[in-house]
Amino acid sequence: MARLEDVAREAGVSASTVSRALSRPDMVSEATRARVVAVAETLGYRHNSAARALVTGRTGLLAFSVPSLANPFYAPVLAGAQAAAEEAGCELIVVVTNGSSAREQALYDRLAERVDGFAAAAPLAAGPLLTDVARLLPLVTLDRRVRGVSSVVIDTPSGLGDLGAHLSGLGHRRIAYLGGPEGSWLDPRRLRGLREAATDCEVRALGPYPPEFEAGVRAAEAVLDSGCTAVVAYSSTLLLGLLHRMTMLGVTTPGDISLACADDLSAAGLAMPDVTALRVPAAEAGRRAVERLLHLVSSGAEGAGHQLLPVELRARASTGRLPRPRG
Amino acid sequence: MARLEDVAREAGVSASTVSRALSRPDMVSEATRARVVAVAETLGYRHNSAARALVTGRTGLLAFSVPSLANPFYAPVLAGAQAAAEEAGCELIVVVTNGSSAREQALYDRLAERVDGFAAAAPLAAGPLLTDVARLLPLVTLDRRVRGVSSVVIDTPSGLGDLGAHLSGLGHRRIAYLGGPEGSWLDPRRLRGLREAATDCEVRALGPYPPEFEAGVRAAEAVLDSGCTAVVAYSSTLLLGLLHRMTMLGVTTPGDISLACADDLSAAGLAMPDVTALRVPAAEAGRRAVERLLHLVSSGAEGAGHQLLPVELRARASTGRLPRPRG
DNA sequence: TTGAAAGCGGTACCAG
DNA sequence: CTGGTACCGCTTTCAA
Repeated sequence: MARLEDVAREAGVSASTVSRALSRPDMVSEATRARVVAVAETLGYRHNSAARALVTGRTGLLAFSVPSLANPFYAPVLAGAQAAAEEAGCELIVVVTNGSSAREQALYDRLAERVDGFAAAAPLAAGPLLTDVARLLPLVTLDRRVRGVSSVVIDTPSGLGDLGAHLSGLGHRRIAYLGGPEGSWLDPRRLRGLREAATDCEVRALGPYPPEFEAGVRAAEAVLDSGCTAVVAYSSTLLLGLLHRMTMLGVTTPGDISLACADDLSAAGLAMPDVTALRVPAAEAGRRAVERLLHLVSSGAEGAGHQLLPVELRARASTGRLPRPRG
Repeated sequence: MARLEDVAREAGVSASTVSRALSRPDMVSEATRARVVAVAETLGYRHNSAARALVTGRTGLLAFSVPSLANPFYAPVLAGAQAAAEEAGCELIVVVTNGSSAREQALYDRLAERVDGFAAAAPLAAGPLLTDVARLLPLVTLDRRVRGVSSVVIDTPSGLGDLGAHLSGLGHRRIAYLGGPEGSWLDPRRLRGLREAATDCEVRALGPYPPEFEAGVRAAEAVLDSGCTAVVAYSSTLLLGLLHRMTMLGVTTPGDISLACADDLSAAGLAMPDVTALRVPAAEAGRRAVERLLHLVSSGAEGAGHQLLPVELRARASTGRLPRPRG
């Protein structure tokens, strides 16, 4: 592999000049810059990232942890994150925590020396621990807010408020909330958002449920037993499973029961089942998290910034006016 | 951050000895090893991966490309891959190609200097190009076999044979095959596997379809128009969408039509919809790919090894005897 | 604007 | 088994 010195020799300049021509073009004359670039091109020169990292102290690597890759919600999040990292010439090390805070901590520890910064989606670790981690290396949390740690949060709690108002307005008075995964920071906040907006409704909290199709299938019974006329599910896959089971049982939507999702359906690659849901800026959130992280890395800034991304209610065919009592 | 020399001074030995005590314990006396390790521990010493990479030429980083993260099939694949990488002290850079071969090539190029090896799941790039890439850096393909490139392939084509025999045995004579994504290497092979086993059946190839729920919903009409009595879908999400739509249309399974999946359903976090499918060793495949890659990296071996992982037919309630003609 | 030289933090060779 | 030393490839003062 061609090294800096090879380019230097070929171009008739010193290695320092080549380095400058490539990394800080404004520090060399236009003529030499052009020549160096041309030679580098011909020789197929590619900088050695280890050598650069050694001297600059920057690896150009960012870690991004997610609870699971089976949850389609994180697909667009990671796409946005990867796009932002690429634009900055960085790579993303994606790690899966499997919803284990022990594993999460092991990852912070293991990767701290290897990466320039860490982004953690829906981390489970205790708040103070995250604050500590943030003191050791740039840290940004996604969908979780912790004192002293920069964060990007998608405002689904207020979206649940919209959903609650929507259902209440349709005449529903008894709503089932299919909760998210155990330990979720967002879950109680979404529930509260729903409750505070649907004051004239009784909100039954069911769960916790993992974000899986099968969990939705299983939840159907509990929903029917609850006697609720509307359901809000934490995640898209959960809702899909519920919808499937309901359809199988001959329960129609919204005729017999109204269904809505607290999360985005497009993440699961679908717009078709005409389900009332929130439009959440998942890719944007991933991008913002990485951008914020890169800012922390390059500025060495301490101040924790908090971003709240708005969501939008998409009312569709799966929610309707309060049905007449069944049975 | 503590450096090697700090540990050396504190332990009263040379830096070389510390290096050996930590990386090749068998080259130092047990006494010094223990002392060095203790001191390293106290000082919180962590090796600098950039410095090590610079001198060894190894980064300890592996790249793993997948077409999409929205397809749940890749979740267990990446989990297996990550586990194998971790055991070897490596990190995984996960990159998404979005099914674009141009992007794929850009990634090979961009990451070649940064990683020790590259694993590509279901790559779209032309065979010869992959052969070329494999000459530049260790490369392993997953679910694609190319001359001169090590590979791990899950033997779904023969699984489709089992599925074909199963359906044929149940009396079906007209089977619809819902094909996979455009350009898929596996797709025509799965189709052929199905055709060759179900010789007494007419197999209608429909598609291509992306591996998405919504595509399955859309496909329902084409399936019903085809007059087939059984369907084999390329992916789990596709099948789920199809099942959903069928149920909505009042088409029962297996009463009216038999449904089966050419892929694993458990990847999508579900066992419940009692669907005939293949049990595919996805996590195992990811693990094998990385293990093979690590082997190539450390041995510098040239020989391309090809692994074929067997699948298992799981016949369940969604397939049944040929129904009486409808209508 | 450019070149020379000093490291960044490890590893590995060579003596002892 | 251990210490000294060169060096991996690049960035960055410091002088010219």
